[in-house]
Amino acid sequence: MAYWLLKTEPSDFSFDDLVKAKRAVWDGVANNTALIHIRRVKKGDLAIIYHTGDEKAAVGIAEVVTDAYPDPRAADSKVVVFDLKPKQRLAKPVTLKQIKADPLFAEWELVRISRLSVMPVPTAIWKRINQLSED
DNA sequence: GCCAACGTTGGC
DNA sequence: GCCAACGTTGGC
Repeated sequence: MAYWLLKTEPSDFSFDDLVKAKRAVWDGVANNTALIHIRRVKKGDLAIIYHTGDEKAAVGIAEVVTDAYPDPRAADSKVVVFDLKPKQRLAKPVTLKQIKADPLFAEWELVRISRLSVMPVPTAIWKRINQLSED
């Protein structure tokens, strides 16, 4: 079981939208590095949903409900997607500011590669984010 | 195959 | 609104 972080622009698709929809296909990713990560996504994995733009904060946890599969709506077979459902909202959002302030996160892609929209989350980072959301 | 020009993302 | 950090495209 692996952990992921998924970025989304909330005015486009937010964690609330996922809660309302109850289930969604995570599509629209074109970046090759992000697609390489998506290919490793498995049913049962958990994902942090992170809002970009004005919010810049982790807001909720989602559960992956399918393995990665080729996007049936994409012409390019390299494009892969997966389905997920909402699991829980974080008690409090964890902001990018908080993440940048903590040295534990310094080497993480979220801080180092701002454009990357899908990335793995090491267990230590997963735990710390959950901790920060409860403080 | 290289690289300049351009486009995109996301933070500031 | 700007810019850094990429990725992509197209000419050579």
